[in-house]
Amino acid sequence: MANVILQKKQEKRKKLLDSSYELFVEKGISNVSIAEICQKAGIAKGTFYLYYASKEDIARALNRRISFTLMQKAYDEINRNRKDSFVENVITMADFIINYFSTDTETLKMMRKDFIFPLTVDDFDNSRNPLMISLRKEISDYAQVSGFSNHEILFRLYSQLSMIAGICHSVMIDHFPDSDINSLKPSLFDMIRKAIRP
Amino acid sequence: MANVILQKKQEKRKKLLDSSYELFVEKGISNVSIAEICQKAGIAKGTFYLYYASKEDIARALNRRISFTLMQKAYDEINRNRKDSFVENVITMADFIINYFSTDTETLKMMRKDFIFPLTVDDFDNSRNPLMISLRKEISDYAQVSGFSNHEILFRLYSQLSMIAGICHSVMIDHFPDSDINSLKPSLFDMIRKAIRP
Amino acid sequence: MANVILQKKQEKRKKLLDSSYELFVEKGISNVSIAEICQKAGIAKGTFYLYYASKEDIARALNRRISFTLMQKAYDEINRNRKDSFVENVITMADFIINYFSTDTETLKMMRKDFIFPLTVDDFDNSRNPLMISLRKEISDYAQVSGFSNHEILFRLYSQLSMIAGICHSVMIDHFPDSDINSLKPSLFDMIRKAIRP
Amino acid sequence: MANVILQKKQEKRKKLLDSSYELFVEKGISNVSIAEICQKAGIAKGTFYLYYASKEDIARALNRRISFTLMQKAYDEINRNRKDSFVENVITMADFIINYFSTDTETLKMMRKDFIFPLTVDDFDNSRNPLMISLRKEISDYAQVSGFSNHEILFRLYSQLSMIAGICHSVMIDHFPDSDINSLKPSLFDMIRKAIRP
DNA sequence: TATGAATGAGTATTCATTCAT
DNA sequence: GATGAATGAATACTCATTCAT
Repeated sequence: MANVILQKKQEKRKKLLDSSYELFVEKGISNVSIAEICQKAGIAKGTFYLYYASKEDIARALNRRISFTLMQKAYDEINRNRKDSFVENVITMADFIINYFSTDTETLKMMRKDFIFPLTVDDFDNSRNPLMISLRKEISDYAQVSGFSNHEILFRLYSQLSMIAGICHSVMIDHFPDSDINSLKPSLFDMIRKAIRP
Repeated sequence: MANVILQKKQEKRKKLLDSSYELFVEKGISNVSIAEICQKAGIAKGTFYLYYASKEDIARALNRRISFTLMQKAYDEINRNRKDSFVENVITMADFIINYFSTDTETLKMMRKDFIFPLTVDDFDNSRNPLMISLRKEISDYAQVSGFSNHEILFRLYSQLSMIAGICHSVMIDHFPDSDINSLKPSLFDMIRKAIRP
Repeated sequence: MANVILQKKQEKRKKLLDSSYELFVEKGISNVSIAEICQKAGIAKGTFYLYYASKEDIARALNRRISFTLMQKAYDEINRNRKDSFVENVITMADFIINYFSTDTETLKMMRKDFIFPLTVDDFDNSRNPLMISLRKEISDYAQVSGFSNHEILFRLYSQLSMIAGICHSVMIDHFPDSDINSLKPSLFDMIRKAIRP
Repeated sequence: MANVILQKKQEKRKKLLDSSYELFVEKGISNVSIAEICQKAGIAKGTFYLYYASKEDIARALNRRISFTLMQKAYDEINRNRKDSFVENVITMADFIINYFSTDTETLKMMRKDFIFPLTVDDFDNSRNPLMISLRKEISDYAQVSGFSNHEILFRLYSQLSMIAGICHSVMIDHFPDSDINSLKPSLFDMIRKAIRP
């Protein structure tokens, strides 16, 4: 049955991603070879190329997966702790992301400042993925309230996420301009609020 | 005379940086070999290692030089066009940086999102470099007006620069969430103004 | 079929050993590059590393092979010329080894003084290799006659082989304390006889 | 004054030998560069070549120094503990050497099996070095008693020293055919006594 | 004598990729 | 689809040696 085969392929894909994640975090992307990834995944070297075209390819896929998963978790946090205000929900998200990176600096180091939005704009507009659907809904609702266009909200949100990723990296890896992200949160959240508030 | 030797060393360092800059931009960092850099610089391969420890090392040094030079130019632009308000001067700087990256996407691509502050905080506080002295002065003056601490101003400024670099990269390289930076400037400047204004 | 593959691997291993032997003897180990070994063996450079980890590694393997082969030949000589006395058979062996090195000083030079026993003691005790089985038998038989323990005989035998290798090197390469090994044989054999005789 | 200059040169020579000794023992000869030796010795790289022609050259000089020093110390031990019998004095020497290598396996490893006689035969016969003079005297005296020629005694002595160095290396480094040199001493001394005794 | 910046030939080693099984 | 032995191009890096000062 085709389904079984597809499932097996998905498993291999996952195994490869899991293995490369561990190795990339442990040794840095450039110090990991495809051979190592395969060995850790328990998959033959030739087989790798049936799933990914190169190390860069799998690194990109991994980056997407991490970014998506993190956004998913941050959104779950919003739902556990929902406020009336869109802006405050964004702060919840920001706080969650910062806390996550605080406890997993290795992942942050690996991703550099490339916390990415896992979809293009067109894909985002049409995605059937539950998280994306929810995000679209949140944005639309806030458009009503704020007077911003959907596109503008997405841009402002993305800008602030970019800033957060950049600052987390600077602070936690390079210790500039401070080495304690917590003491910076008030300023950071102030800037985010002002950026998104109408 | 020791001075002559030191001067020669500086020249070699510069030649290596210039050569690697051209090559990195042209072919991408990972596709450039140290041999190529040396050849272009007219320097023996072994000599490279008297100045830099590895390709990563020179890439970092290059990044610092580019970031510094760009900040220098942006500050020159402020001086050519000085406004009374600190905030508006920051906007001038932001605009300059965005315009620069618009016309030199290749450099942007090479730097990824790593527009960095070329000094640590301590070094910044004590630097005798004219640009750094000027920046400290601007920040101090604005501290008086705004009620922000010097440190807070530096952080807010750096956060916005981070955001700009991140957004320039997203927009100009990945075309997300838009591919026209100019149409995004109003929102961007709005966010920056709000972030830095008291 | 797995057997065919294993056989092919054995052949490659042999080709690499043969090539490195010729080159090491001709030019000295440190003047031979792995590239040369591969070229001579008709094998790709990367393939070398599937068989040996480094030049030192293959040099060690070669040393073992030479030591083993020489012991094998010396034992054949014993069988062609067998005496009743274990001690005299050892002399036959010693004489053969000295004569061999006389005619192949280059190999001696390459091995330095490292004529080695190609197995650990445990491996020797359990080896299914015909030569090792025969040696064990000879030693056991002599243990009966001499009152020495097996282990003591092995040690005395190995000590004398060490001495022979050391002296051959000194005499034939460094010409100390004489340059004519033949004139030294009587003393040498006298020492060996006394060392092994009960 | 010429003497002062000569003395300074001797000091540099000594510093270079000392430094290379430490480095060779610590990292293995092949992993040490001339640059390192110079740095450790506090001497400029170009200066090295005023004293030694190459790494091999200094390694050889070092080997000679170590062998000589060890023989000197072993002879001192004989004098502290002199027996009537030449043979027993040789045993004292052997014991001293073995004990020395037991406590300094690193030096043994570095020297491989190359415990060498620091002079050629002709040099030995004419040397004005106090140790060499003493050794000649001991040998001459034993020639009277034993009926061996001087040359034969030298050869037998050297053979046994070779054997000791070889066995020390095998046992202490390769743990073959045993890993405890002390338990082997009785056999070893028995062989040495028989080899040198008339 | 002594220095140490510069050299560039030389070499080990890695690794993505292929392809016969 | 899956394998993993074989490939060989590509490259970083070392290091003995020189020579102008």
